[in-house]
Amino acid sequence: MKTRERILHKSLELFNTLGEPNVTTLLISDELDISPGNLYYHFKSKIDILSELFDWYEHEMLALLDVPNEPMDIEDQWFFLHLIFESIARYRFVYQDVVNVMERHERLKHRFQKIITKKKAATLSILSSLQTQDSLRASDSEIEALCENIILTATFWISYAIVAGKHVDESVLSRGVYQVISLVVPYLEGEQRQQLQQLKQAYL
Amino acid sequence: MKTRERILHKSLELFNTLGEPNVTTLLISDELDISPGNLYYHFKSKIDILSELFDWYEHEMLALLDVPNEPMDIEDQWFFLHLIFESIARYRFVYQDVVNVMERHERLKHRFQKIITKKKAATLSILSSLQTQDSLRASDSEIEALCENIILTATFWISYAIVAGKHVDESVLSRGVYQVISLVVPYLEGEQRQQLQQLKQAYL
DNA sequence: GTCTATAGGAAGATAGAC
DNA sequence: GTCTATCTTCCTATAGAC
Repeated sequence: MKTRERILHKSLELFNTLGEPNVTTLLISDELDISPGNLYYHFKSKIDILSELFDWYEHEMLALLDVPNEPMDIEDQWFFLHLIFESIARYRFVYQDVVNVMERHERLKHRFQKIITKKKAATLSILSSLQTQDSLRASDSEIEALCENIILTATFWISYAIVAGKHVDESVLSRGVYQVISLVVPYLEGEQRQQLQQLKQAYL
Repeated sequence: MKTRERILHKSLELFNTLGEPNVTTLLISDELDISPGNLYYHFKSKIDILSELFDWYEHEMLALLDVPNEPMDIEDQWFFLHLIFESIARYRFVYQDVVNVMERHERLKHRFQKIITKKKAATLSILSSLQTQDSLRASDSEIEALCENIILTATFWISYAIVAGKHVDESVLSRGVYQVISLVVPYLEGEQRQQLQQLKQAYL
């Protein structure tokens, strides 16, 4: 792996573990056994590293959100949700210090907001398709509130787990999926509801 | 107001607006037109200021959470929820940078976790009382998941709003109450459900 | 209690040799 | 590409005069 790549990977790891604001360029270079000067040969500033890692995250997330145009069956939908959670965990430095990071970098904030908007649209599209299939019963205002709560839970689940003192692992992600499913279940009808209740257990 | 008090109030204001990690002791003293030396006469470190403001928050929140031992009627319960949101907004510096702040100060983290635990207990007690009144229909595992989602939404609603680019005002808080109510409504039965649906509108 | 001055120490970033 | 050395800036915190 080239040095430039190594810097990015190590930075991602450190940002995720310590939080971006607590990671210095010196720490990054120390961990890689390279000099600070070398780091600055590859990146002209710390923001450049942050920004490129955000590119990775953005790219991955947008690719994920672009797929669900064709109707998925219900199992696929929850698998899709799991992929979202994994992506969030992989780039959790974005979420851990959202307010701080976004407040300090207006451009990232704008891009993050666009992602949130896309997520909302994707969620709405899934819920609407369930609604027209008559498997989900909810008014428009209920769906809107549900959407918002789903995004909120997906966005902050990992922060919540960290503050609660949990180590971010597969079980924490599964529990996040479980929590989101729990939001939807009470609106589901008959067979779909049973199906999702069962699926939910797999995530507990 | 004595200087010591002024420092605390101004710090609270700055922490809330800029985020605690972005507020320097020099900024605080500048804003108050006092010297940095004077600030350090009153507080031996920045953490001392943070810690004392956390005391305020903790005191207010625990007082709020201690009340609901006698059964409240449903309107009071949502008023209680509104008070919680107001308290969170008043001390939003705690929530904006939760992970960061708590990770840097183990003791605060521990105290914060205790508050979360208390909140969960209070929520559970309210939901259980609704359950025994037969106005709420949900299994134990559903109630547990609901509890968790309520705390999560209450904890991160304001962060979510800030990242979405909203100015934290009364309407944002009301919308938070609305979102939490939305979590509970689908589990309610008959009259209670109607009543809460109506109450919900007041928060939109 | 309050000030000025300054120590002491990060952190981000650059210069210039190899 | 990589290193060492260093600059600058900013921040916490202290010393000592008033």
